[in-house]
Amino acid sequence: MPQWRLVMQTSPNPASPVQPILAWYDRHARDLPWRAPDATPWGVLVSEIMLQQTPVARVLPVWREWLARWPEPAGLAAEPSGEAVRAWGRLGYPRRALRLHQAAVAITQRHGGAVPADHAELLALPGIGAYTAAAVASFAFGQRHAVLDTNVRRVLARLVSGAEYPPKSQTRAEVRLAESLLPDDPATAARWAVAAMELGALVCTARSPRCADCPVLDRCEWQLRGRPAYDGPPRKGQTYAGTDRQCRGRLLAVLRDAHGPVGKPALDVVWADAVQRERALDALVADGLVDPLDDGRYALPS
DNA sequence: CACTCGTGGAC
DNA sequence: TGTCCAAGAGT
Repeated sequence: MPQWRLVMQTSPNPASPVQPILAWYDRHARDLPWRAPDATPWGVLVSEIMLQQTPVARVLPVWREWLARWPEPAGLAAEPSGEAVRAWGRLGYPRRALRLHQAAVAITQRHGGAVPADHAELLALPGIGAYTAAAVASFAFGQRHAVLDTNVRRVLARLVSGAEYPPKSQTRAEVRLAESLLPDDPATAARWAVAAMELGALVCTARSPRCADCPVLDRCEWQLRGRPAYDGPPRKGQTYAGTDRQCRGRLLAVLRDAHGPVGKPALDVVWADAVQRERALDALVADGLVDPLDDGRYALPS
């Protein structure tokens, strides 16, 4: 029998980091609107999509605008997808806006306008992967799921594995570890999920972790080993200047800031390299983020 | 699996 | 100042 089963049967387990981290969360959790008692599953879903690879501070104002304008999925679904792209503003990765619009359409058509509570049905929605499906099921519906994001992966890497950073890509061992720590009671499991994420976001950060404020410092394996530096393969540093991504961003910003369709010259002026510019524009069209009109102009999609 | 896909703040 | 990185998903 695997050792973790024995651990699970002991309740409460003194060595488990769950209780100290739950207690820490009770005192230090940020007061975020998608965690409020009146937050809807739709509000939670929108927040999770927006928060993908994007800091909380930048999401907050856009999330408020979206929820005020589209308090329910049906409202967004009734709009042209270009309105979602425009309202996305400068959050980055605008394909998320497109997929969120597609998800709203699917929720309206397939689920009667209500965000599904079922994990598999969430996973089937556009733009929702393993993490987001588990997060929505857990945070919005109080279910018991292993919610494994970049914060939790880092917390577990340090606390349990004794490494400064988790592996580059998620491993099965990480999933098993996360599942082994999950409290049995669904409501407690859901609170644990958000608490572990919050600890990673506020204390067990990637750079300059605030170990003095950590509720489980005394049992942190990374700490016990003397905080050895990361020794794995070099982690890819993302370059940006001069890339297609930067070019796409410039082109789409022109369309976002315009009130209607724009002519080709308005796009040409924002990027000097014509070959790269055309490639990026074609890609935006292929992605459905830009609509080429019959008259030669360009617009956000309808 | 490795790669693409935005943006801006912190150090 | 350049580097790092922030609640990932899709291909």
